[in-house]
Amino acid sequence: MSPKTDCSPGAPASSTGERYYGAPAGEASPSSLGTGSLSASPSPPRSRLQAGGCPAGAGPGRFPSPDSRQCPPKKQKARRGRTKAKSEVVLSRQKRSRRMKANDRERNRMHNLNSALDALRSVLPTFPDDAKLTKIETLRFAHNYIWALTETLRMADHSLLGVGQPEPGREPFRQPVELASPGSLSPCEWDSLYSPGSQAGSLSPTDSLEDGGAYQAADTLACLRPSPHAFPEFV
DNA sequence: TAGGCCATCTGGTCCT
DNA sequence: AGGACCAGATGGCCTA
Repeated sequence: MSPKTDCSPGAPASSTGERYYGAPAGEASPSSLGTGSLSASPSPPRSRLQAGGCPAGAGPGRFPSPDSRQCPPKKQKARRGRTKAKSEVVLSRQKRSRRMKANDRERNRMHNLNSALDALRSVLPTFPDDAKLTKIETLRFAHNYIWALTETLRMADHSLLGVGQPEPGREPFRQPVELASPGSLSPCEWDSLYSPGSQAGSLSPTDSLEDGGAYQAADTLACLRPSPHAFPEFV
């Protein structure tokens, strides 16, 4: 909607009690959604939508509204309104139609975002029986995981080239550390990598670089395991 | 039951 | 003008 096309004169109703649930999840076009999970989320307020009959956009509008399934086009009653009133109805329908389209796009956009998040989850080292990472956990974990891998590469390069010449201010490279495997876990500093709570204050792994030395990366990789509290048991 | 997480709707803003 | 992006609001579900 254009910022200028403010519907504020009539808006208060919609902004308070009359939220419009014109395109509830379950009614979104299945083809675009691809998942049936959405239909599982009930949206009770939907009933409000029908309070005054079908939404304006559900009629014979330009777009095949999902609501049209619930709301077959009504018979055209003889319009007795003025021409102006008719144009208001048309405008209202157009507005609602645009809103529904925008809702659909927004839904798809969020689905794409979630798909990307799932893809990210799939490449992060977790255990099959792990609880699914939340969005924020996934992002933080990925951030720290990338940092840890980067540090490992850096140290590996350093060990090949520097041969015992630690950078000023850096601890000498100790030993290569394999990416944590399901058996090599120690419940050490995973929290600092993974736990959202522990990340609340500092999201930057480089903080630990500055004051902790590079070998922390090795420990970090060795600790790329879920925290005990989040993942009670590792094998 | 409170709190966390999530999906969705919605209006505003920016961009093409 | 229309689409993308964003943030706020709302309500449902789940768990401690």
